[in-house]
Amino acid sequence: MEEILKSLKRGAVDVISGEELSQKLMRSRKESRPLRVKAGFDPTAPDLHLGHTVLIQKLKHFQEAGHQVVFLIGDFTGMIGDPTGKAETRKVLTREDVERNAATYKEQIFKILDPEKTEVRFNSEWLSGLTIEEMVRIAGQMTVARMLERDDFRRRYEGERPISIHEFLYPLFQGYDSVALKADVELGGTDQKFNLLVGRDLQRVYGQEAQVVMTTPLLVGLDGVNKMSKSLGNYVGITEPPETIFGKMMSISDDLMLKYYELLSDVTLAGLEALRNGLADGTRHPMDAKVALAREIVARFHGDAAGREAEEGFRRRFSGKEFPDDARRVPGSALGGRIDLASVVSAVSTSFTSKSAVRRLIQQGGLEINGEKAVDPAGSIVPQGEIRLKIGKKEFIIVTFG
RNA sequence: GGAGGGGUACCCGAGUGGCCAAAGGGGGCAGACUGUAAAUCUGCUGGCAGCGCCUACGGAGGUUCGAAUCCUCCCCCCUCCA
Repeated sequence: MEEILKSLKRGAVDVISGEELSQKLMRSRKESRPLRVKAGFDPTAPDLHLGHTVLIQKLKHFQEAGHQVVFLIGDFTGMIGDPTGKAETRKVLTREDVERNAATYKEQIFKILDPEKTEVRFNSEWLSGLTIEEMVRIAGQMTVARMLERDDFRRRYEGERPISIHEFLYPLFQGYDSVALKADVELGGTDQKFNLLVGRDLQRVYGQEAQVVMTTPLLVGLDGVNKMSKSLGNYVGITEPPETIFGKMMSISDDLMLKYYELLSDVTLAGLEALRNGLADGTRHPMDAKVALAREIVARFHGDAAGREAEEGFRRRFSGKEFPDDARRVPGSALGGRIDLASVVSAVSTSFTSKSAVRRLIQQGGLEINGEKAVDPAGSIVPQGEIRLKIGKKEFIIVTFG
């Protein structure tokens, strides 16, 4: 029992309250009635990245402990969109959009969760039918002052930045979802804490036992600074190719690696502890640990074989410093007759797209031609046979003539 | 309806007539080193026919030898008062 509780709390930021959670767990066991564990998702972004999976991983922990996971898709608000029309990301979704996104969601989350033990619900089921009277009644449970307790509301209010009225309604709706689902536990990111707590309040109003609230941290992105997000480009998408995922995982810092282990990996708490100690006393090599993590993550979304292959490919390319044989081949005819390095490389490369950038690269010693470092920014190639270009650290391209 | 604040490069954010292709930070890229695309240190980070030219500080004009900086109009964002 202690063990289960500990593993459920793993990596969590808040558990409100731990006491209530133990009680619920005990009662659940006594009555052999699984807890209903809810987590809500935005229907607009079915492109999940690792940041999202922190929460899903947590759902899995509950699922493994025998509880009922409710995957809630917030389609109601999604179909309203952003009434202010400011955020393009909150464009109005149609029923079809929602269904398509839901299908994508399922496909992605079931790489982690057990479909048999997951209840997928939509909040339009109950919110669409809500009468104005009922809505006003719900709204009456909340004061403006209470709303302003929410961090971002408070900051914006004090910073004299706008808050639209409807933004006050969304926490209420989300809370009402818990009422409708009779949730025992609700999970969410730390940014959701306030909304989750509203759920507790509303449940009490409706005569239910308040749900336990558990928040998971926002995953820091690959840059080690910002939260992981697609728009910042510091993410690992779960549908990305194995090599890409592997490479990205290998690019994180050692500190981040430990965080990722805690939040994303399936290693047990004991295993995590052993890893920490091993790294600290030098018996465990950080790079090996990182490779293992990268392989695990790739395997989760692409299977074990893909994990192994990605690792081998990575070793060949970066540890062996070999010119990969699967390098992209570009026919010389694509160069339009130009043979000066700046033009050739900028035409062929995906990351160095201007001639100035290529000249810079050459000045910095970042371009190799057939294994030789190029030194002259104004140099050119001899257009015959195969020319192997190593552009920066990551791009390998073979230009072929004849 | 009235008053005021603001829109700067990938992002945040300085800059209020020339020394500004624009401080600083973040991110990105490269080099050295290594354990990897880690850490650290260093350098670079608008484009182009490269000591010069072009484009750029919300948009359009104007003042000036010279404007991101001053003026006019416009667009957008925000706050306060009513």
